Amino acid sequence: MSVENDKKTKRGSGRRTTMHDIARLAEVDVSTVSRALADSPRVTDETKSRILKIVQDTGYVINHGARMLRQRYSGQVLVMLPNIAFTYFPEVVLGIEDYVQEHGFSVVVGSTRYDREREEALAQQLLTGAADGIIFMTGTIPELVKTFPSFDRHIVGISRAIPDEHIPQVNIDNYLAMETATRHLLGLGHQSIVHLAGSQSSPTFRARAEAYERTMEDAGLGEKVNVIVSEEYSIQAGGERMNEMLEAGVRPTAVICAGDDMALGAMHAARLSGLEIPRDIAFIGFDDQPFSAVMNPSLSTIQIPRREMGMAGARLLLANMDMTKDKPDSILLPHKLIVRESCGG
Amino acid sequence: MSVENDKKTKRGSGRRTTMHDIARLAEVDVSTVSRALADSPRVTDETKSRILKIVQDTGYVINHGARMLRQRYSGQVLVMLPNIAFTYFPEVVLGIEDYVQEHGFSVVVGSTRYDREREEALAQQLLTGAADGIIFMTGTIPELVKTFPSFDRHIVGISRAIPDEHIPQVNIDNYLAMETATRHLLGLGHQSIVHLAGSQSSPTFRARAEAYERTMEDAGLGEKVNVIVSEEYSIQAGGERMNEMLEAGVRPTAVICAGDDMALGAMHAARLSGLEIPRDIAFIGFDDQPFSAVMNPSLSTIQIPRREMGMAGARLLLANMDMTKDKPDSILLPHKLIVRESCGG
DNA sequence: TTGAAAGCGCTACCAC
DNA sequence: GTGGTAGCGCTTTCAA
Repeated sequence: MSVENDKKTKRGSGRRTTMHDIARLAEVDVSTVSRALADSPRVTDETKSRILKIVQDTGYVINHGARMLRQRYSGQVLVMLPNIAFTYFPEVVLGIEDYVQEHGFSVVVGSTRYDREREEALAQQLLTGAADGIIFMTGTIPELVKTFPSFDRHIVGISRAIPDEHIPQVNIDNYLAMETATRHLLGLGHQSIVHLAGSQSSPTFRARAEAYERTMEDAGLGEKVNVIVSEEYSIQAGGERMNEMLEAGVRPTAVICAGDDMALGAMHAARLSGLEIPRDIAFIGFDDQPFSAVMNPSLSTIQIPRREMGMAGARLLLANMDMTKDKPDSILLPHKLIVRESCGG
Repeated sequence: MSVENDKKTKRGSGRRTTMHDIARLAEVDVSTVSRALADSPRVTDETKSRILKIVQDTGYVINHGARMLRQRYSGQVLVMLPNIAFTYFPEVVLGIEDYVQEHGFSVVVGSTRYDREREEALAQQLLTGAADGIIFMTGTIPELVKTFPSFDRHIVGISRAIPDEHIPQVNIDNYLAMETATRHLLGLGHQSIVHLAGSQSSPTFRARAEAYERTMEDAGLGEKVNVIVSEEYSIQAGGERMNEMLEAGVRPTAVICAGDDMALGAMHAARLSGLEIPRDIAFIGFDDQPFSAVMNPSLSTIQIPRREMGMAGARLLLANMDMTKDKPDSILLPHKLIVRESCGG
């Protein structure tokens, strides 16, 4: 079934009440109705309330398409993320919603699933005027958006660094965070520490991996460095990488994971292999997911202020879209190491 | 800062390429461009390709607002859910996306957070024409949408039953599912079974609670029935209810939870109280969240086909919006009891 | 096969 | 303070 055909099927819904209808009922001109609805001072309170009453009674709501066409903005902010089912993202979205709704915008969420076509299709929303700005949590921006006039004033990045100095971004200091985590294990006496890393094409995961490597080297443990990369990021992938490692005979005393989901899977795999956590092997995760505090054993991790990141990103976007002001600066939010049972510390 | 002021700040972005520009460059009329873009047979292939080439070169994209105004549809489907951070929902959204994107629609997600105002504000999207249809996962529909002409052809429900026979819905048989879970525990010899339930204002949670009660009664264990209701649904709330129960001296041999998140929190609390799972106390959850299979001990649960529910719901909505066809029937999807370590069975 | 022209519903400018 | 009106960018009927 083609898209075209699809759209042509009758979506009958009768004629809606228009501003003209209101005008007729109120015995005024449409322009007056328009002004009244915009709460313009150039309409008497008397007329205003008369019009408002009719609006109430008829259940009239303004036509979004017409307003959009006329005013040239949509009031929508698009949030682009790799996969809405990753526990990390929804919490950020909540923060974004909180902020933009305060300011009269609504949020559209789109999952790209790392698919170029989907990315481009979603990015179109900006070009078509269906969205006024885009918040990227994908770490990349499609070439297409660069054709948009002064595109850098309509987009921001959150969580995953976009390799472009001109785009305002919100992030934590992933390097510092991983350094802290590694140092913590080092301080506990661990020497044989493996890093279960995420895809190295992601600046975020790369920064974490680099921090691990350098911190190990600085501690004189350069030869012990062992980064196991998982292209896929999931609970399952964490388990699989762990199993492969164990089968290869590698027996670290501690594992730092690229994220809590990976850690969850890896810990499960370790247990199935008869290892006891943290006695035989310690774990540290990243993100502080809701389950991390209550799993068995509970997971030490780096807490990331997801909600705040969302709010900050939204604030940045709206500020960025305001061409009367300077382009806002990027923001680095604080993280925190949460020590729990999984690393015995 | 008021919304009005907010919107008025300069969002300068220069003039965009319009269809007129394309027409001028191709030396044809706009109507021809319009036809060419719609791939109408009433344009020569020669003209068509000439126009298409210019479209490519200029990076022209059609103006969404104008098309919307003219064709009276937005191509957007709104998904309304209580909270996007509940692990249950995003997976359903993925299924919805899969289906509607095939058919030329895009998805807008809105979290209501059980706030009436937010519900109404989002529902407006339908009335203003910003969305063509709404998928409700909230279990209720705001009064406002009922003012929309033949509103029942523009909405469907997923997961949480909407108390209206006229709205097509997708769900699992919650009653049957809970009966199965309870019977399983009964079959394992448990008699002292507590149900850690969700808010009884939700038909879903009510159906589950009722099934538990009846199944217990049918087994001659009517006096053992013990439903502990948690108004809030979360990992934390599960832990709190469990603690309260334990402190009250109630010591069941098994607990059936309203969902896996509740179970996760409850199991954590049980462990902290020195109980061993499943030896001292067995658990069964509901939903089969990603973490359920790998937690320690792994959680027995009712598997719900979330992705499929999303797809089915989307299919239902598009079918429902097609006024040339009959209103589609509601759908009941199969669930499955997954037995893992937590109930020792 | 193509062009001309009439609006879709709204806002903003210009009169009065 | 209110009315008239042009036109946002597009689709679609009607003519040529």
